[in-house]
This record gives sequence, structure tokens and C-alpha cells, in this order.
Amino acid sequence: MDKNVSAAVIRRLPRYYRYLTDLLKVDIKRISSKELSERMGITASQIRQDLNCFGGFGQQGYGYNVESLYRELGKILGVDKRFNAIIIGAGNMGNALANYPNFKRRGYDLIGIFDINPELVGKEISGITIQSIDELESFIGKNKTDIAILTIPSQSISEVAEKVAALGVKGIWNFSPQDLKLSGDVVVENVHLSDGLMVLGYKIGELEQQNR
Amino acid sequence: MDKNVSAAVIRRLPRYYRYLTDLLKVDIKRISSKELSERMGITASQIRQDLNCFGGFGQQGYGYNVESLYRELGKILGVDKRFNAIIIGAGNMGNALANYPNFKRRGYDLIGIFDINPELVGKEISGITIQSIDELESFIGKNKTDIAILTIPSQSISEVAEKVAALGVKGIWNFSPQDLKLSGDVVVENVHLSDGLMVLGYKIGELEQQNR
DNA sequence: TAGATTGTTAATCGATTAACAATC
DNA sequence: TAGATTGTTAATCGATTAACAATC
Repeated sequence: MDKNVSAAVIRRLPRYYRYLTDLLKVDIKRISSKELSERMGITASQIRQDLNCFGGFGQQGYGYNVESLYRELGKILGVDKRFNAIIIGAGNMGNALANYPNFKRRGYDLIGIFDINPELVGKEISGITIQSIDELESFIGKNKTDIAILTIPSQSISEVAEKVAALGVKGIWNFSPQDLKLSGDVVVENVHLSDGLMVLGYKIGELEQQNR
Repeated sequence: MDKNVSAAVIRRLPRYYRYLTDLLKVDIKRISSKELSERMGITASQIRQDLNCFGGFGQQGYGYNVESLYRELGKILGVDKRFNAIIIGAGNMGNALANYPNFKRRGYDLIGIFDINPELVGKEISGITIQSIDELESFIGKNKTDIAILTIPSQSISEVAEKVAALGVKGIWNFSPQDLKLSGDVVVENVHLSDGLMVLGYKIGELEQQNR
């Protein structure tokens, strides 16, 4: 198991995880795929298929134990691990992410913030002093850095991405609208906020056409 | 045409739009599906299929005119329209989005910011004074509001979403980790940043397993 | 005209759903 | 034990890719 799991399945895992969090909050101990399917609006079949990509977490006649399934999914998603993260680009988005509470909750520790603008260097965000981008290499050399969060403009994105990749960062969380393609040993998660904005514009257009 | 276009196709449209923007920048006048496919890393066949959901924008033997395809996609995505937007939740993320430059570029005008915290009310973000959430109803009554950007905590999300929907907002851009399900006349685009973070955690785990 | 490349139909592939035997 | 619900195989559905006639 665990191999050849499709991207579609993987992107649903955090969603399962969120629903299980909610169940735990209201103290529900067990859940069947049928009941979960009603809550989530997907088929019970899909839930069972998805989960069975990673193991038989359920029990016939009983369903799934909420807490243990939650723990298992957390493990698969790496929530139990600690990742050291740096933010490159201390603008508005970098600032927002530095203060993002889910960050720590998902296993990420922010250990550095960098910017190219000398006026920002030395200022503090969320208890961390902004450093010059020139310090990046020596910083990563001294501090194990697992992921880099890139909140910089498109034009510098691929240069910076390649640099951090070369310095041994394992993952990149890319907030620029530019697609990142990097070779081999680094994984990339693109956010592309403005894509969502355009999809929203499309959907509103559709909606208005229907109501005509 | 234009009906029954799958979500997969729609989510690729902003990507095409971005690549066309880049082509325009470097002054490329025309492009074949083959060349675009090489740049984007998807098949030429898919590009032609996708575009033909909306019309025959190309010309046999020639390819696609970059500028006119760009304009057509822009129209489909509503980039040529103006949408009035408000932000609810003037925390870090609300603040970042208020200053987000792509916002205006995609046809959105920010006309109001709201927060429940009295200490924030009266302060200015990006030239707009934060109002109390109590003013929301009267504000939307007086000012045509197309979309609401929700950057508030999960616990209040569905209440606020239902409220703005009832007040006639057409679209919701939801930044809380909670899935929003709303009836009928309002479209929702969920962002769920922490999902991306967990997918990143998963991918890093996979990567490490391979390199073992 | 000849060459290129589209629009579109048909074939393939993969993902979702249905069904049911296994089993708690 | 009987009932419930899983894990898993098989059937269906949809999305992607290939192929090619139409045509610029």
C-alpha cells in the first residue's frame, strides 16, 4: 500500500482530517463510512476506497474509531512530525502567514523570515527578526530548514526557488502566481490565490446566466 | 457550448490565462496548441479540448492568436467585469488580501472591510476604514456588494456566510478551514490553506521514503 | 497549392460508484 | 447468533489522449 496513490485521493485526506477533528470536538467515538459520507457530501464507497489506499483502518460491523483514524491520517499527512520553515518575502502575505495559527498546529515551526528590502530587515514579525536575503545561504547552512514559503513577486520566484532547492530544502510552498517546476528532490505546493479569484468570477458569470 | 463544462476544465482556465499573459509580455503573437503544451507540460489535445468547450478560438494551420485568446479567456473568467468586494475579518489574512495587488487586476474593487473587534474598528487598511460587523447589513443595503471575502475563524464562518448570502452577495471567497455549503444563489470558492500545508507534509514524507 | 494545425470523433485510461462476500 | 459495516472486486462513468478529416 501507500504507493501509486492518486493526487485526487491525497487532496481529500486533509478534508477527512478536518471532519474527524470536528467529530472529536463533539465527542463522537465512532463513525461509519455511511454517516461520514452524509456529513461530507461524498459517497461512502469513495471514503472506504480512499482510506484503504493506506490500510484497513475500520472494523466490519463497527465502522471507524474516530480517534484512531484521526491519528492515522495525521501520521500519513505528517502532522505528527516537526518541520522547520522559513518565509521568504516579508510583505503582506508573508506577514499573514507568519502569524497563521494553523501553521504550528500542522507541525511547522517558523525559524526565519527573509526579505530583500533593507528597510524591512531588522524588524520583527511574530517574534522573529527579518533577515536580509543575503543571509539565506549561511542561515540554512546553520539551521536545518525543511520548507521554504515563498511570498515574493513572480519575477524572482524561480531564481529563489532554485536557490533554496540547491541549499537542500525539501518542500516549497509557493504563493506566487508563477508555476514552479523543479527537478527531483524537492516537492512543491502551489497556491495561486488569483486563480481562485478568477474561478469565482467564472462561477458568478455562470450563476447570472442561469438567473436570466 | 459553455454548459456542462467540468470543474477540471474550469480550474485549468486561469492557468491558460497566466501563460498567455507571459506570452504577451514577451511579445509572442501566435501560438499552437503543441507549443503551448510544451510550455505548460500538458497535452496539446487537452488544450484544444478545453478551449473548444467555449468556442473555436483557433485557426487551422495557424494556431491561436495570443492576444485574442487572452481576451476571450478573460471574458470567460469575468476579468473584464468589475466586482465590488468586501472583506470580513481584518486580521492578518484580511489585511494581506486588502493589499493584494492581483485583486484589482482581476476586476475586484475593495469597497469595505469589517471586523467584530471594536479595537480594530476605525483603523485604516489600504485606504479603507474598518467598520463594525454590525454595520454590515446597512452597508450592503446601500452599496452593491458582489463578493464577500471571509477571513474569520471557523466557528463563526457559517453564520456570517449565511448572513451575507441572505443579503444578496453573489460569491464568497472562504479562507476558513471549514467547508461552506450554501444553498442556491451564491457561489463559494474555498481556499483552505492548511490543507495545502498537510499535502506538503504528505509529499515530503513520500519523498523521504523514496530516498531511503 | 502544400503544409500546418485546428476542431472533433473515437479509443483509452483512470477515478468513482455499486455490489457483495468476509467478518466483527 | 444476527445485524452491521467493512474491505475489495467488478461495473460504470467521466476525463484524457490519440487520431484524423476539415480547412486555413
